[in-house]
Amino acid sequence: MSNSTSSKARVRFAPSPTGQLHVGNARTALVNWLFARQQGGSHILRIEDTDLERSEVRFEAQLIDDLKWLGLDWDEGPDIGGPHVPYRQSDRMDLYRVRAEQLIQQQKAYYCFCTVAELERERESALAEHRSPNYSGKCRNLSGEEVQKRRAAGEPAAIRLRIPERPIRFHDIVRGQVQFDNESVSDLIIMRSSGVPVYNYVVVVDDIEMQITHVIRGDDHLSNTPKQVALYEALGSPVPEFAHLSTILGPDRERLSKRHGATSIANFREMGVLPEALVNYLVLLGWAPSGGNRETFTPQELIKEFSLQRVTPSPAIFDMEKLHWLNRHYIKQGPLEKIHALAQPFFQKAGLLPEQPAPEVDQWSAKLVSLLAPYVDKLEELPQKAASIFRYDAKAAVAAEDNRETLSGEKTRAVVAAFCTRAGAEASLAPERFKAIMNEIKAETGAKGKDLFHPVRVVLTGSHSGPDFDKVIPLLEEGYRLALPVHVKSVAERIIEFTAAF
RNA sequence: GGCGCUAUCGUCUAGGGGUUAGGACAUGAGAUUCUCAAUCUUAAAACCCGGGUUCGAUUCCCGGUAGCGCUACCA
Repeated sequence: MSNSTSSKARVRFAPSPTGQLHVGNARTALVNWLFARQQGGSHILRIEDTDLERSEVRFEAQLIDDLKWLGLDWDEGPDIGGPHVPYRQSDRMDLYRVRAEQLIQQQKAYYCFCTVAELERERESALAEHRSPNYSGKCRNLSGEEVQKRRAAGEPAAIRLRIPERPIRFHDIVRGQVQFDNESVSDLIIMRSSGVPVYNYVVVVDDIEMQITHVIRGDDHLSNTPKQVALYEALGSPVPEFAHLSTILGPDRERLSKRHGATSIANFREMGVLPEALVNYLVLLGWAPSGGNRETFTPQELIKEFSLQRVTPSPAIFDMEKLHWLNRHYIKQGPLEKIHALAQPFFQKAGLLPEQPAPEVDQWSAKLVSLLAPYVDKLEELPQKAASIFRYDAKAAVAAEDNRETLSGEKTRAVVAAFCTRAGAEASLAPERFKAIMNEIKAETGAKGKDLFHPVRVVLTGSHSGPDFDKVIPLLEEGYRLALPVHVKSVAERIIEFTAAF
């Protein structure tokens, strides 16, 4: 629309390095990224570490790893620099101080000598009298001389912003026009008496300085926004567009947190959730394409089709089942080499595959993965799914409650005996030979369907259900010949073991 | 307590002054000449409540209720 280069969208993701990257923040980052990429604008990563107590460097590194894992990138940030360095707030303290002093000189802000204890008392009595706990304004109109004198005497002072005596309104892309009466926004502290600036202030200073055009963040900041709007005005800068994304809730409708289980990006990665599944799921929380009848999107498609205007303002409950469904979708759809590579570590961790697999082992495990992967919600379930391959135990199979019905069938003994003599005679059972044997047994014993196949399945895999025989049998016979950390028993070995146990 | 935000199937959502209120996950049923959480088909399932505007409201307005958020010298 505008032809000036300064109108290019500039957005930022500004996390605090106080813990692991959470799905809520990840969605905020994703939406910022999508918006920037779609607008041909810039995406900026800024680290908000003004809370020195809780911020840790290692969290910053992890944050960056998690964002990259999700497939997001940025054009300016602490790791890559940019025209507005530094991108870490703890390195920008001088700027905040200078700007605060300017505000004092312009009388848009003032020194406040009230002590924390004093303010706390005021707040409590206001609450007790059902008044809103606003700042009394005690230091609002101190004379210049008095301020001079008290400061010279070394009395600690915070700096407060003067909030105008009128309603504050602003526009929000997902909520429309929002208005706050000024009574609900009292003069806020922008610099602590310790000289450390406060979040609501530094955000605005940085967003102005970094020329942010669209502030996209969680709606827990919505009530902070009037304060920030007042700050923009005091600082003499245009107010950006806002977009407040709704909260992600747990199944109990409470804000999603650790106690709801896995909620950090690292958790999902460790469970074997694919980043494209997580990205796809997160974007669907609060957004749907026009028509609303499409669910799966690649990042490229999202860049094209995502629309901030279509984001819903209502909070959404995080649904693990739907994430699993999307994960299965991407597991089934992904190229086998890729899924195999991602799955391998899970088998290695379980001690089922070697750390340095030989080429023939690699080939075999690729088959294993392609057989099992469509049946898992997350890659971490794979070793468990492979139990019938690696952990065959005839005694346990015979004793299993699950198999009782199958093994106590009228024709079971005859079927098992016929199968074991025939298949046991094969050096290596080929799928075609298997089919022929089954037909022979069918004719000989009269068993068919479940009565025929289930007992054989128990003999071979220890369970009455599982993947196709065509695929399982070659996997067993080939696995048997490989040097694996856990020996894969051949068909013949299984038959011998089963015969002894049954 | 005050202020703000939100409200369509169990869940994520589409839609919109007159519709058979659409899709997806989950659930039930059926199919896949063995099973299976995979696949296909199919069924059941929703407009928070009350008032107003209107010929007509789930849709627009107001109120209520509920949920969530903010209310710090936290971010």
